[in-house]
Amino acid sequence: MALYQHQQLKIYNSLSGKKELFKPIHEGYVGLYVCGPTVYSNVHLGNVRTFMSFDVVFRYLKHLDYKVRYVRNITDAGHLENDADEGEDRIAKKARLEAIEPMEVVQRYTVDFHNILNTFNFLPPSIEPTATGHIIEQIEIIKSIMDKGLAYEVNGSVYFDVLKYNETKSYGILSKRKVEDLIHNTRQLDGQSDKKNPQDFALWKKAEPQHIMRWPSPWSDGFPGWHLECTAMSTKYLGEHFDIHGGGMDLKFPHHECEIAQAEACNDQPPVNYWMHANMLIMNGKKMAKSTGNFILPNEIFTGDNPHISKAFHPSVARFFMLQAHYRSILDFTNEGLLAAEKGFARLMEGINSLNSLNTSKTSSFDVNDWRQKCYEAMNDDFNTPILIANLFEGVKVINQIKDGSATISKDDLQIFKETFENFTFDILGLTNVSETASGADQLSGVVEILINLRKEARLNKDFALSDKIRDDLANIGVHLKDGKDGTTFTTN
RNA sequence: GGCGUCUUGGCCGAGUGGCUAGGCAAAGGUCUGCAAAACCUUGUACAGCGGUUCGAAUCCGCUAGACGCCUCCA
Repeated sequence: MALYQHQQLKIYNSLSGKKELFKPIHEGYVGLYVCGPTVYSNVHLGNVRTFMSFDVVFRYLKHLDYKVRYVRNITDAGHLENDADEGEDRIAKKARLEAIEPMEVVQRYTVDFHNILNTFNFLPPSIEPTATGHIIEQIEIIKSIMDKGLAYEVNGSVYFDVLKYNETKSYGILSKRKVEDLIHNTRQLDGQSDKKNPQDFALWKKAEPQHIMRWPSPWSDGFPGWHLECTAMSTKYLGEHFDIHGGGMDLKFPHHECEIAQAEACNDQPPVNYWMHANMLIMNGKKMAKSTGNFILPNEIFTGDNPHISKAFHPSVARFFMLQAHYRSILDFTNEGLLAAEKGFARLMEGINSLNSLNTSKTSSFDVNDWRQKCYEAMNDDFNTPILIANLFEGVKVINQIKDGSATISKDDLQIFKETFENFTFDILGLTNVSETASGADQLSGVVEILINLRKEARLNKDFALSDKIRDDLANIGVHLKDGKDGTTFTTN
């Protein structure tokens, strides 16, 4: 029997504003779409947090034995510089500034994006389609929306008619906005526009002569509007109606709202059952922004080369730090937070590493199955990773108690204990065991064992000057000895 | 200006109408040759002011503040 049949997963649905029991459209299969990055600069750390949240969603669904198709696009074309008529493609603009080909920019930052995500131990999505690879599909969707009378062409550009759409459907169901309010609150932009109404959004934009990225279409040589690609790619790979659509909170409006409108206009049904939105990452209490200097590149976390942090941090520490907060909460990225997470993470790893050397007893003094179910319940409750981590620490406490002799575990229970730790820590949270993966670990431990034995002899001879020198000199190079009941172990940092 | 989310102990960060989150830091104890580690113990926390309730930090209202969206944005 598949695991999902035993676990009741609840997901907070932005559409209803409630936690709902998750039921996939086709039993055993899940279609998951997440809006990917625009590859015109280095991936933003906040972006990383969003994708990390969905990486964990992906991992947990897989762990529950669902067959998951996870689609995360690469936006390599089509996002307008602004909504006014000079509508210039961001990627084209960047290319002109750097005097290189647009696809060169795309390539460079796509590679950067993948490198960063790999470093953070992300699972690759099942499909990672590009916007430029789906121009034909996007044109087909525009045609279909025009056939329904919900889009109009002006001067080679095509716009979605929000007011017309709103006559029979409701625009704003996701972001809880009313079209009337939108009309009242729209700012009047200068030089506006071919649009009938300011709320209308572009499905196709005619390219200006200097615009490099362009494709032929029935209306003009141009490029697709910035909401369309996700509709095209999600429909193509997951169908007209699929299970989960995710993205950052800031995409809720207008991007996801427009996606819903386009898809409904085109296919006459709501495209998505569960909408999930990950909350923002701020830094030192403020929005991260390059312009104010309140900013850090993901890579700088690993190198420590940024004024906002005091040292370099391992990717898993940063990952652990982020997963200690729930994905729907705003998270404040601070040096102090990272420092605290680093210590906590080390404690967790030390606990897990000592699982292998635990002595077993006839009986167990704690209920390992109950503990395991608590771990599942945390994840079942809208992917509550902070609660899961709290449970893992409860497990670490038990490990240490067993080491101390104040708790016991049976052989069978130890097996479950180990397996559960492995599952949740590495498979689901996607953390990596830092000390285990250190290169030359075997050789190092051999050398340290020798020193531990020398120190033991010195201590037996009451030569504490020597024993302390061994301990302190090792500590100076980052090897910390720990005297326990059953001898001395060590950790490295 | 409009819409929305949020405000928890020294710090980070969960959660709930009445019962211990967890991590980091701090204090005492056990252990140790001394430490470190580990274990045990220790925190009158829920922005302010009203209201609902037998009971609210948890529900409602107001005030203040933060953050987000309304314009490319994860």
